[in-house]
Amino acid sequence: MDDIDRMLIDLLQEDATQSYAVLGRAVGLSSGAAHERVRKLRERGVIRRTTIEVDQAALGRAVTAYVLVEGSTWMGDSAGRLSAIPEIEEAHVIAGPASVLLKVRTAGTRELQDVLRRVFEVDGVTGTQAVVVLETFFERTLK
Amino acid sequence: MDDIDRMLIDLLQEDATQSYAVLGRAVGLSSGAAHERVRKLRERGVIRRTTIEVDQAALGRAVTAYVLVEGSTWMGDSAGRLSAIPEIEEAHVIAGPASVLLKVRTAGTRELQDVLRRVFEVDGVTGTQAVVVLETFFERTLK
DNA sequence: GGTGAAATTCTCTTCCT
DNA sequence: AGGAAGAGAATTTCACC
Repeated sequence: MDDIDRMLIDLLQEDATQSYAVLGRAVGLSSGAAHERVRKLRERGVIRRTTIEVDQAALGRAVTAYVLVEGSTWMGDSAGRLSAIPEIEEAHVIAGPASVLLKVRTAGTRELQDVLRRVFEVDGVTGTQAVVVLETFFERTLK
Repeated sequence: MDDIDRMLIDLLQEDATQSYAVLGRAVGLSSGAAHERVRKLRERGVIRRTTIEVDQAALGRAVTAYVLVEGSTWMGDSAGRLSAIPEIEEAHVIAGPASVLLKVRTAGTRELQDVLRRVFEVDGVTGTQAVVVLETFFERTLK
């Protein structure tokens, strides 16, 4: 992991459709060497996958909300139950007033309510607190 | 936006390195037709960009935290000030006890403290409450 | 590790249906 | 809108440094 690897990662986060020739030129390497670097970054898991960023609103998911979930027991085994709810984009165990923090995307507030109901059915959940997003300033990739 | 467009989006979210020939086969179209569909999805902004998913821990960002920011005034103009802090990955205006919710990634808790200090220097900020992530169950793309 | 070039495969335009 | 085909460009491999 040297500076060239970091530059390649930055460039690919910006635009992963660039050719290896262009990437190589940007970091001062040949096409083949840039390709080999990126291949190794993938192999080592630093680059997890190549994907597309989608406009969620355009796909009918207009509401974003964060849900603080309180549990009566250690919820370390709830990952499977939570991942079965397709509207949950992220789930984290947190240090703080609640046990788990979820990021949820739904079509509307009616559907959000339905997700909360399903979260409540997960073992150990004693309460939820939803925080609805009014406006997103930015969601970006870190440099 | 029909079912084929949705299938193409799902396939590309899984793996955006697939050739148009493979994508076309998966949805029952020719390579050229699949290409044209994806081109239009990009043009219309449904597909924002093609990017890579990076293992943040491998890049030295071991700590993830959510920060609830309370403000004394309407913080609708704070986007620029917040985006100048590179450790902030997301910033949302929320309905609820605080005004703004941030997602932050830092190397350690020391650096997190430093980010909180810089957030405090943004006009109108009267308080912050950090929620540190202990374990991430999942961060995924929605189907 | 990196280079340069060859071989293969894919992209993307054009024309036709 | 989709299909077929060809020109041009990219990926990927390999011998050599």
